[in-house]
Amino acid sequence: MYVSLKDVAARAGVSFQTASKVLNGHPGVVSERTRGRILKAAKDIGYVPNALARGLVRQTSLTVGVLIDDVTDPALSQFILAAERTAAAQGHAVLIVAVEPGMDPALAVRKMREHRVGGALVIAPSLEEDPRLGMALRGPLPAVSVNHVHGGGIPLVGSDHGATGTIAAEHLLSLGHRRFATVTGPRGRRVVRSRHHGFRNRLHEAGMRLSPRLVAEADWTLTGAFAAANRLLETDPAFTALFVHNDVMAVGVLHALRSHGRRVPDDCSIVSCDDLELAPFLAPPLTTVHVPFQETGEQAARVLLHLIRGEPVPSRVFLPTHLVVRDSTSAPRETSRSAVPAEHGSL
Amino acid sequence: MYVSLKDVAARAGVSFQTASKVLNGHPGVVSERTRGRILKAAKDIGYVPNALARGLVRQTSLTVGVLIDDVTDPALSQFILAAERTAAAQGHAVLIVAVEPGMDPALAVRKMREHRVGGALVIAPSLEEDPRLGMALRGPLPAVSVNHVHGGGIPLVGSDHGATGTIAAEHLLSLGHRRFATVTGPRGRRVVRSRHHGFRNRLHEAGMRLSPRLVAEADWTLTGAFAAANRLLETDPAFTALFVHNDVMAVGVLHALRSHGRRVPDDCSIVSCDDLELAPFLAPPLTTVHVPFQETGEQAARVLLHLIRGEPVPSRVFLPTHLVVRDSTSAPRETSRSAVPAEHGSL
DNA sequence: CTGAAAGCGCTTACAG
DNA sequence: CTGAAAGCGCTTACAG
Repeated sequence: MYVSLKDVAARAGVSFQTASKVLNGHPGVVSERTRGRILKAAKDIGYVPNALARGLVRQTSLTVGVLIDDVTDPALSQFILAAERTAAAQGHAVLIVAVEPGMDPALAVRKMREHRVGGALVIAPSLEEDPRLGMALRGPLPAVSVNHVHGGGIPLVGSDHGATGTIAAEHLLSLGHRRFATVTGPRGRRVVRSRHHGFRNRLHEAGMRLSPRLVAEADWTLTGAFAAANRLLETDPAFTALFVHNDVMAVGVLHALRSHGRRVPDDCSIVSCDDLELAPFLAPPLTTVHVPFQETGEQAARVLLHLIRGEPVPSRVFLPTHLVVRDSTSAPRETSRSAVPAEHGSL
Repeated sequence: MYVSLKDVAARAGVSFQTASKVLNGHPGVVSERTRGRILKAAKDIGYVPNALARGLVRQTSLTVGVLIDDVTDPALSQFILAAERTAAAQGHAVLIVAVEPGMDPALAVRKMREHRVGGALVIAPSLEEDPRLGMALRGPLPAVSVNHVHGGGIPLVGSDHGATGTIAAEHLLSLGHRRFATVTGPRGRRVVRSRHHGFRNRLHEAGMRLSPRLVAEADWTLTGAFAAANRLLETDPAFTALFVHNDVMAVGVLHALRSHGRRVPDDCSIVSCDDLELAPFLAPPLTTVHVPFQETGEQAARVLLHLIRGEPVPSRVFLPTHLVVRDSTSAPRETSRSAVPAEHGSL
């Protein structure tokens, strides 16, 4: 099925070692004439170098591994896109291994090591607190992650989630809101805690309180967010502003509010995080904090490639997020006629 | 960084060939005692077999390639998920190579061949009509595709797009609609032509016409669909039923209708295709034809694995689609009080 | 400018 | 039950 270097060498009338050199582009090893002969022979018989053999002798496979959580997550898939692009641009292939819920991540790492990937890019927020991942990674395999990895030691390329929460709070505050609620991701996650702290702290600074009863935990899913929003609505529907931890959940939350006859933003404003492609097309178009997934994926891949080459890399890089104002937020109805204008003007 | 078979053999006091055999689970090659020693030695020194070396001698890398178009597409990412799962369950790693717009797909195929993947799963609807893909694939590499590949010869695992269009038409007809419009994907695509023909033909059978002026072509994107729907609305807003070629575009179309003050389904019904996770959470929850992406991906991977083993495989398998009725369709307002009830009853 | 040797880490017959 | 040989397809010094 595949022809070898020996075949092209035979056809060109040189030794296979010489053929290897010219095919690898080593300059000045042969005369232009033989060079041409070799190249032509390779092309004629359809020579495709064997990366396995090359990797074996070079002790590296020109491959990076991507260890991923959930390929279908719209945010995570953007990381993959950017990472593949970046790796490919530097001649690396990407080996993708998904870690299913409940599966030991050490198995995934082992699989990558068997294939002698040069390094691993970790895109697995759900494994943040799993000590097995960090243990499997540290030492044996150069790795960089776009989320926290338990136990440390793995360079992180991500965004400042605390700031994201602060930005959301800031926006809502500036509109004059005073009664807040939030639908968060799973409490165990760093992202969630950071976003939540950023949000809550900013409210506190402004002298506002976020009642614990108005903090509803969800699990990143549409269904979970829908249920969480319903709980909020039944607990205490007086809130006028809602911070949701990502756009997908915001879709579920929007649906819940609609079901309860609450209009957005008239009855309730919503800010979320991510800024997925569909955010501007929702009803209403969503105000959200933009998270630069593709840039992050690209940076992470670059850092990994540096690490693989043994170059020094930063232990963490944070890319900035920023607010994108659309139609899901406005001044609260009651306050917009009294307290707010002044407060607004004083900012 | 990695220890070799020789290292574990030395530690266990056997030859490395013997170690190889027991580590590969060959039964009855050694006594239980030495077997235990070898296994323990391997574990103690952290032996990780070298898949490169193994692949070199076995002439196959236990790897399948996934050639993909757009990783971030919510439909395509489901194919990846299922394919990875299926391949992994059979011990195969997945090498993913994205083909960027404008890039020669032959390069992607070549890259897979260099890495000696056992076969390729093609998930690249945008390359349907590109003759270079089929040419690069045919012959050298076992492959199966979830979309048509120009020139034939590649087993196809997909769904019946014609039937999908028919199902949509059938549903709209049964509700009593008589004025139809459609927002399609790019006309060049097979899926698009099949869905369109299925839709239009069913309408014709029912004695209805689909005016060419009410066929708006879009490009699968939110923005494109939004623009297409706007064109329709400006051309001839009298239609009461709209068939949209996928859910993502339906989000854009919904947004356009909303902008024009047309309510769904009161003023206009919408059916689309795919049944993505968010379909039930849109405003209104979307009636759509369910396409079994994950099952398709799984089947496709299975067929590929068979092909790799040299077993016989079907040249095409089609998985059925089915309608999921939600709130974006209803009887048209005018007709619901006159012609329709009778017609409805007669179906 | 070209060739021959050694070796990467394995597996698979083949001997004993 | 265990070992030694041959070879997979390359690259990288080293000679000439």
